[in-house]
This record gives sequence, C-alpha cells and structure tokens, in this order.
Amino acid sequence: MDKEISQAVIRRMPRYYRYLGELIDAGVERISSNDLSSRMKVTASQIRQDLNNFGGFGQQGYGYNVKYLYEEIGKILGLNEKHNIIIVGAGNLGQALANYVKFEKFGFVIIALFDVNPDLKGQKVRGIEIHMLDELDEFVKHNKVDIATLTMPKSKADTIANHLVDLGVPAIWNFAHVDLELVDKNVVVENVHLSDSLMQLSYNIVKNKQK
Amino acid sequence: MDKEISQAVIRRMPRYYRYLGELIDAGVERISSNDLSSRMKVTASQIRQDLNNFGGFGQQGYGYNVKYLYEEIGKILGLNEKHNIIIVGAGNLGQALANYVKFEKFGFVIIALFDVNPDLKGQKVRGIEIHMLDELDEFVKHNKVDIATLTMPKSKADTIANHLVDLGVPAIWNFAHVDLELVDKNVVVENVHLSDSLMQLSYNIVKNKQK
DNA sequence: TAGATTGTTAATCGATTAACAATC
DNA sequence: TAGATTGTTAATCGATTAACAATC
Repeated sequence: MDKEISQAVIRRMPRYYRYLGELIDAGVERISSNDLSSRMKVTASQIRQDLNNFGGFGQQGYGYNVKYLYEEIGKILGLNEKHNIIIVGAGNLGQALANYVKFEKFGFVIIALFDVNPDLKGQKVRGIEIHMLDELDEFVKHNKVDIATLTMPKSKADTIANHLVDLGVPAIWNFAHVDLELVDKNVVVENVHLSDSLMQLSYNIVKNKQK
Repeated sequence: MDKEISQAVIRRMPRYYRYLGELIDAGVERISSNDLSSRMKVTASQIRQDLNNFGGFGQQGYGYNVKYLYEEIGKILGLNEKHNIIIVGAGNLGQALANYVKFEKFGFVIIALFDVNPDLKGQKVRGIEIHMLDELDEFVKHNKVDIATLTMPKSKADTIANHLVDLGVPAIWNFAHVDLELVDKNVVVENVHLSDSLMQLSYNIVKNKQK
C-alpha cells in the first residue's frame, strides 16, 4: 500500500507541469532543482521532495531531463488518458467553458452540454450540441463520461450531482456555490468557488491597505 | 503589529460565511462551534481557533449569534465595502463573469469590460459597456477601480497586468494561465487556474480508480 | 577523478487537534 | 447555582526546509 500523497503536493504538480512545458518550448533540455526553484520561487528542497513522492526522475550530477519529467508528471496527473466531459448547465459559464479549446491540449474533451431551457435545444457551442436535461440518462448510458461539470444554479446542483453519480459518473467539477452532499458515494469532486476566490482577494486588499 | 494570519485560515472564511448565510435563511439564531462543526465537517476546535484569530465573537455557555458572526466575517472579508471591478478580455469567460449577478450581493460590482476586438466596441453585457483597450488608461484615471479581472490570452496578461498596477489598480483577479511577474509592486493577486483545477481532478480520478 | 546534484534522512516550522480553565 | 460552551494553552501531527551521503 502506497503512502497517501497530500493534496498540498497535488496542487503543486500542475504548476511544475506548466513550467516544464514552457522550458520545452524554450528549448531547454535539462534543469536542476536549484535552477527550477529560482524560476518558480519555491525551494529546491520542496521540488525534490515533491517529485520523489512519485519516483526518482532525476540523476545525480545532472539534474532532470525536462522532456522526460514533463511526460512523467503528465502521466501522474492522468493527462495521458483522454477524459470526456459533459457540462450540465449551458448558461454563460457553461458555454464559456465549452469554448475553451485549451483543455483539449491536456486530453479533456467536452462532448456535450445539457440544459433545461428549451430555447437552447439543438444549439451548438463550438460544434458541441446542447441537449435537454431529460436526455441526460440516455446519453450517460451510451457514452463514456469521465467528468460532469456543474454550472447550473446551486439549488439544483445537489440533486443532479447525486443523480449523475448514481448513473456511474466518477468525477464532478463543481462550479455551483454549494458543498455537494454525496454521502457514501464513490466519487471525486473538485470545487471551483469563484465567489470564495473573490472574497479571499477582497480580504487581502483590505489587509494590504492597512500596511 | 498584528500577527500574520495564514492563508489557510483565509481560505476557510468564505465557507464559514456561506454556512452562516444559510443558517440565517433557515431562521437559526445561535449556533455552537460543535453544531457548526458537524454541519461543515471540520473540527469545532478549528472553528474556534480560526475565529479567534480575528476576535472573540462568541459567548461562553451560549455559542455564537449567527447574524452577528455573519456580519463580522463579512467585515473581515471586506464585504462591507463596495468593490468596483473591470474585466479585461471580453471573450467568453469575461462575458460569462460579467453576467454573474451574484457577485453584486457581496459588494462586487462590474463596471466595465475591455477588449481589443473592434466588433465588440460599444456592445453591452447585462448593461455593462465593452470598451476598447486603448480607452483603459482614461477609464482607470476617471473611475475607482478596485479589482482588474484578467480574462485575456496568457501571452498578453503579464504586460497588461503590469500596466494596470502602474495605473494604480490595487488588485488583480487572474484567470490567465500564467504566474504574473509583478516584481516589487504593491499589488494583491488571486489566481484562478481552471486547467490546474481540472488536472487535480484528473489526478484524483486516477488515484480513486486504483483503490 | 572531481564536481555537481540528486534522493533521502533529520531538523524545524507551522497548522491542527485536544484539553481545560474561564465565564456566561 | 449548574450546565454549556467559549477562548486559549498545550500536545500532536504534518508539511517544509536543511543537510548530507550516495552517485552520476
């Protein structure tokens, strides 16, 4: 049994991945933890500790091969596999997310949107069809859905989330401003609470003024 | 000099605020840390420690007055003051954020959008005008701008961010997928990296499958 | 071989939890 | 007054940093 890797480490992995991607684009072949640490403004020690949670990717006296490390982190983050995403709630935010081409670069493909608004029926966003919510069950049964994105009003989020999980959807990307109650269900949830983010910013503005 | 309050605490404050708001709506007048802890699934000890960073809001033998605590946390988060927001980048995400009415409930008011696309000139999103980027300087000089939201492509984010800070904008809400380089500048930054969020979710999906 | 840099153990620091005296 | 519950100190736990032996 592997020791559990803390979410603090996981949160840093996409950032390593991003910097390594930039280094590849810049034509850099190898990098030391010390060099990377000064670019990223974290300690070299933390970089080495973080990476060694997953294995020894470096070489003494040499450092890390940028391309190799990039690919390994990609695998750790599951980016070597394609993830099909549906978006439930085709309002402004849902459609904005559907328009984000960049996610596909990392293997995240949006395959459908759902909404209750009949005006949207059959419309397409970047070629992706908006379905009616009552078609959801059929769709999930006949398509591989890896992630369901929740961009509907919070009053409906909990019911739909539970329904999706019961249909077998293994992961939820939740933009609704509630804590989903998915008791005893085997599902992975990632919350994006934009209001919370704004409030944190607001706190830091007040604090910064006081200095 | 106050002791510095950790960002770990700050990240939890909006969640307390949200639960207290729901308790008010539910007509609950007072609550103990123990009661709140079982609802929120954190320890009562943590709740009391967190709150006591800012002051003693409770009363022995009674607990916390919900409405009072809600208001006090609101003040801590700076929600008693109005914050004017501009959105730089009026693409899908920028417009989606402009359409979010809910932010106003917390005092965050979006007063303008900016873009380089001439097709958008003069258009309005929920009554909020889209300006051309070359009008930015004049606008910032003549209007109180508390927060600039960056929803433009990452290649432009750094330059515009630096420019905004030089114009006197004290805070940046950054949706561009880069770490802004604002060396030696007195500015507060809050990042929302949606790709990173998806990657964390992806990692947890892989991990969850292995169990 | 000598120099560089990792992987990993040990030390430190900070955050969380437990315990309980203070007090409403 | 007795019971409840906070505010706060002390104990524990976990995460970060420092140090260095291993090794390329």
